[in-house]
Amino acid sequence: MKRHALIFGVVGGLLIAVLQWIEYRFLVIEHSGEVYGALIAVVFAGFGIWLGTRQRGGANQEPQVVEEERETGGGPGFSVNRQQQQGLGITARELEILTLVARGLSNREIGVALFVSENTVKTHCARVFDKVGAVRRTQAVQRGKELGLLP
Amino acid sequence: MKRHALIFGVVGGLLIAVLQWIEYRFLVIEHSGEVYGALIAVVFAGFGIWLGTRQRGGANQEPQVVEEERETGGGPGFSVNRQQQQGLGITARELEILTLVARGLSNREIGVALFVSENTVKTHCARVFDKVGAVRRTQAVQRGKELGLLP
DNA sequence: AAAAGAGTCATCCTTTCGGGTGATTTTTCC
DNA sequence: GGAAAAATCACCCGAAAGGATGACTCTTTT
Repeated sequence: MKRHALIFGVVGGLLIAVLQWIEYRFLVIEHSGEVYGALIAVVFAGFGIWLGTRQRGGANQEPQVVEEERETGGGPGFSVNRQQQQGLGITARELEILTLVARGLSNREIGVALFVSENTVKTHCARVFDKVGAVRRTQAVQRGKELGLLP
Repeated sequence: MKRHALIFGVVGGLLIAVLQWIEYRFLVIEHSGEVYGALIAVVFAGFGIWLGTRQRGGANQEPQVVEEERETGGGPGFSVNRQQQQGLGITARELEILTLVARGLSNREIGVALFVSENTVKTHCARVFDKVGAVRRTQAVQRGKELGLLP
């Protein structure tokens, strides 16, 4: 995490330099308000990056595509069996793909939903299929349920 | 690393320029600094989030919306929703095939298990897929669970 | 600096699936 | 007995899925 601080500092310094350069070139006359706004912008941009980067995704684009599916009742909450997941070496991205496979989406649809190519989806599928010991996607879904990876 | 800073700086500078151009065009009359700063903050927070998620190649959100469903192995406590089945005109044989599809068997394996040809399995599949409104077997499984036809 | 892990994307090739169509044989029910 | 429903099987064709492999980028770790 020291690396994050370092990068943050470097980026921030460069940004401030750029901003000051811009200010000296064009804005120094009569516009102290913009400098203030720019500083706010920098702070919030950093905050946004921190938000977007931490934990591999707090806010992003695809939830509406995924969440738009109908919700089957309001049963008890499901939580992934993290022991199983880590024991099998299944990454978060692979589990994400497996979840969409279980919802009946095709590889192409998953790619559209997650903004990646169909080939990437196929790669993730192949890996997670191998990890759960399946040779078909329906089998992978069944195995995922048995292993507590899917609701 | 440094390329990021460079891109960030350039893009940020361009954005600031655009914002200021917009201000020159439309906002110069009402110089309410707080609103202006807040707008910049929101825009740049979104920009930062976009940047953050770009590098990470998306994110994984664990969908917490799940269906109520526990016994995954067809354990005790599940009974087929006969109303749904009859309402959709699904025959017993078709439901049988659908059950094996949900277990992850291929058409060939199902044929072997039920002592019929693969072509017959495909015919049953096509019919039941049409009846539950699915175009893929994984989708049919999901629909079957939603409709109370599968555990 | 090097290595490892994760994610992304691509190509080639084979198998499986799914749609459409047509047909024959049971089974069920009036 | 005959109609209707269900089950069975076959063929063709296009699309989807899956396996194998290689490569590139970014991040974290060593």
